[in-house]
Amino acid sequence: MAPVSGVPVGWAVTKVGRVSEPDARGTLGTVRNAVLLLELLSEGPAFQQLTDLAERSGLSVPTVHRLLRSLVLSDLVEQDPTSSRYGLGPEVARLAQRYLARQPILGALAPYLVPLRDSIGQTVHVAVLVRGSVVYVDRVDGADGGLYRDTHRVHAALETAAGRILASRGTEDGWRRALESVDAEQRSRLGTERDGWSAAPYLVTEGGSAQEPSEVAVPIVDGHGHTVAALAATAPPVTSEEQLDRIAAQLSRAAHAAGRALGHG
Amino acid sequence: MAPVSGVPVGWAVTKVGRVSEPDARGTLGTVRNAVLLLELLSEGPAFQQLTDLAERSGLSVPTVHRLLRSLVLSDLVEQDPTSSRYGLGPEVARLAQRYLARQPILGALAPYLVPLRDSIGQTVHVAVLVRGSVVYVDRVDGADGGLYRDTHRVHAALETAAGRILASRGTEDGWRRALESVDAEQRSRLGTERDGWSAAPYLVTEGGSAQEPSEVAVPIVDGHGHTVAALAATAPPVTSEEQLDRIAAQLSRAAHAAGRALGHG
DNA sequence: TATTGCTTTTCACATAGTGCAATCTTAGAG
DNA sequence: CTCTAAGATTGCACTATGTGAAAAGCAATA
Repeated sequence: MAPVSGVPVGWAVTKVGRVSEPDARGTLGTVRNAVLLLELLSEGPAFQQLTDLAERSGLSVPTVHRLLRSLVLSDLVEQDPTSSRYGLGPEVARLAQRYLARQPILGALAPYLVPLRDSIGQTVHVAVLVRGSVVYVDRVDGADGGLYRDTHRVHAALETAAGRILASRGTEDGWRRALESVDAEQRSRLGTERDGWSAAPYLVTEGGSAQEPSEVAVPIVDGHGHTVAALAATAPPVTSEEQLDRIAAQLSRAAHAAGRALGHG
Repeated sequence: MAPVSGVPVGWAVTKVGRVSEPDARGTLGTVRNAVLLLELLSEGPAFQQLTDLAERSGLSVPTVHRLLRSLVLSDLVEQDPTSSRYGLGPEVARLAQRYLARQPILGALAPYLVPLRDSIGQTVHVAVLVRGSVVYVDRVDGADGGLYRDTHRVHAALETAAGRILASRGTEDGWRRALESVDAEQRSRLGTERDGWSAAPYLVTEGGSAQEPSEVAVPIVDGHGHTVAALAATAPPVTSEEQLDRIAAQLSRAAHAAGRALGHG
C-alpha cells in the first residue's frame, strides 16, 4: 500500500522499490505484489488502467501486467473486454461468502436478527473491523422505504458508530490503522475520543449525508472479553434519548446472547 | 466442439507435474499457487493443516508455508494462534464488499428488493454464477420465522433454482463448470435438462433438506441479452401453481426493470 | 495516414522462489 | 514427568522463474 515515497516509519528499503518489514522475512514478493494490486483495485473506480496501477504500485508496467494476467486467470480480477481495464473479479465474492458462512459469530447471531428487526422495526447490521475499515457483513432490512439502501458497505472505521465501537475496543494496532484511514484534520479531533467510545455501552452517529439515517451500535463480546463484532441498527428519523436507549438495550440483549452462545472463540 | 479424447483439448504437460493451458502463458506460478491455496482453504473445514494443504496442492511443505505466510501478512489468510492451522482471512470479505458495492446489477436492483419482499412476503435473493457455483450476493429477509436463515450461501450451481437459471442460460464454459461441480451420478440426470431450464420463464426447486424452503428464480437479462444474475424468492410452505406463477411474475417485473435500468453492461 | 496513449510481448539477466534436509515446537502416550 | 511423533518452521544451495528495458501491437483521434 505504500509506494516508495512516503514510507511509514520503521521500514527499511533494501533494493529498488522493495520494502521489508520485520515480520516479512521468508515472505514472497510476488504474493505481496499481487495482493497490493488487489488492494489498489479495491480503491477508486471499478476498472482501472494498467499504467495507472503500475505507477501507483511502484512496479514496472510489464510486471503489473503479468500479475494481473495471472489474477484474471483465477477470476480474482476481471478485465473489461472493451476498455481492457482491470477490476476486481467475482471470485472474491465467492471466497468471501465461504469465509463468512463459517464465521461463528454470524452463526450465533443469525437466530436473533430477524426478531430484532421486527421488534425495532429498523434495518439491523453486523459489522467487523478489517484493517482500519468497518465492513458490514450481515444485514436484515427493515420495513422503511429503503430508498437509501446502501448495501455492501465499507467505511473508514471511525466514520460510523459500529466502526468506532470496534476500533476503540480492539487492539492497539487496529486503532492505529483506523486512525490512518481518516483525513489528517479529523485525526486529531477523533483521536482523543477513544476512551469515551470504548467505555460507552452504545454509540450513535448521525447520518453524514442527506437522508442517510443515524446508526446505533453495540459491541459483541466473546468469552475472552474481546469485541469480535458490532451489532447496529438504523435509527428512526427523529429519535429521543429514550428511544435510543431502548433500541440499544434490545441490541445489547441479542449481542450478549450471541456472545454467550459463542463461548470462547 | 467435440473433445478428441478424454483429455481436455489443448493442454500440454511441460515439466514434472506442471501443466500449462493455452491462455496461461506469461503467467506467474507463484500467483497461481497462492490462489490455489485460497481455493483449497475455501473448501472443507474453516481451518486446515499445513501438511494437508501441501498434500492437496501438490506443493512442497516449505513452499506452502511461505505462500501462506505471505497471505497471512495481508489478512487474506488467518492463522489460528492455538492450533496454528490456516483459514481464509477477513480481508477477503473487505475485497468482496468493495467489489459488490460497485456491481451495476446490484445497484439497479436495490430499489426494488424491499418492495418485492413486502409484496411477496418472503425472503428475496440475488444470485450470480461464479466458476460453477451460485453465490447469493444480496438478500432481503422476509417476515417468516427465519429459523433456517442460512446466510452467505454458496452452492453447486445445479442444486438451486437460481443456479440452474444462471448456468443453463450462461456460457458454454459456465455450464461445463457447473456440471463438473456435481456428483457423477447426478451429472447424467441433470445434464439433459439444460434446454428446458434455459427456456422456462422461471424455475422452482423444493428445499432439499428438512425445513429448507422452496425457491422460485427468474433471470435478470441485460441489454445484450446476457443473463447477468438471478432474482429468487423463497416460497411459502405449501404453494399452488397459481401462487408460484404470481410470485414469478412479480420477480420478473423487477428483473426486467433492473435489466432495463442497467442498459448495456 | 501520422500521432498519441495505452496494452502486450520479447529477451537476457540475476533476483527470488524452490525442494531437500535439518531444527524447533507442541501434544499425547506411557 | 520424559519420550515420541506429528507438524510447523528455518537454512541453504540451485536454478527455475520472475524481473525491467525496450520494442512491438493496437486503438483511438485528428
